[in-house]
Amino acid sequence: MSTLVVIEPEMKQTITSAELEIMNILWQQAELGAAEIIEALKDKQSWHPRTIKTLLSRLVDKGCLATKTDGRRYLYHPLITQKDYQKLAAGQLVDRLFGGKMAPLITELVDARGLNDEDIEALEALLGKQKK
Amino acid sequence: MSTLVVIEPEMKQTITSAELEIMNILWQQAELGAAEIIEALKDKQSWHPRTIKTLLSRLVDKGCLATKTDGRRYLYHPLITQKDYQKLAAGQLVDRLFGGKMAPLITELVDARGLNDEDIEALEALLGKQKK
DNA sequence: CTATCTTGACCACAGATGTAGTCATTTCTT
DNA sequence: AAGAAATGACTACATCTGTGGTCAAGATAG
Repeated sequence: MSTLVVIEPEMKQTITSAELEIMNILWQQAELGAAEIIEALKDKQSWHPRTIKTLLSRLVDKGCLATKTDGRRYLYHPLITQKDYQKLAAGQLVDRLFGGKMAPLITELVDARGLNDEDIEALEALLGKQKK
Repeated sequence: MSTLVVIEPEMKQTITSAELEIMNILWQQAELGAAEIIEALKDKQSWHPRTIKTLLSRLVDKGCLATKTDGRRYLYHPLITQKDYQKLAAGQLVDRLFGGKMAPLITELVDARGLNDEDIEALEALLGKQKK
């Protein structure tokens, strides 16, 4: 007799704002080595390469990234999709700052930044689908 | 000759998630003493009263709250409006997680939580105003 | 008036986060 | 082959955050 234990790839810890920069790179293109990630961040951030290595390790520890061996280096890829994390973070914002209501969020955001054509189209599409 | 220096009441530091609970109380009703804030958080959080005192002090240090003396206690009130902080936080979310675009945020949020009647009304109002 | 309670001031401490340094191993260059 | 360069593993350390303790001074109850 044996028991099958399914280990869920779960995301307990939060992604910090520095770590998020790295996730953004890997969400755009997965399967990158550390050197490539360092290169990709060269313009955006003035981080020491070691700093980026540390952040990569922490993301792996946290279960946000996984590695695949490629010769004597690692290739990193996300274990969480960008959409899932976006949903989670947006939901937390709504709950903690807007009392769980979306309308005020959208209103404040539009107030602060306005709507461009793309936004208007997306909103109309949403409303249309909902109304159907 | 003298120079007039205007000190801007500025908000540099971030409000942490624990601190935010307190800000939410004071945004709802300002001019509360520590004891009242502790009472107001009784149900929501299981924080030790000292913990709340510490958070209050930190918020004052950070320039998010100010105090007014009332006998031998303080009355606290926000130095940042809820709307301003909502705009700031929502803007940061959009920039850091959604590449600065609002449409995906709204789309993901609706995907995760749906729209209720109030949301639909608010969105239609926004679109109407925009189109005008 | 004295013991207690309340309130703000200051201190403590572990874990998270930003930001890197050191080491050992492997690989490349000359 | 021997030194240099790259790479992952482990270590370091100041600050921030969550969580709460200690203390002194004034208010309050007997």
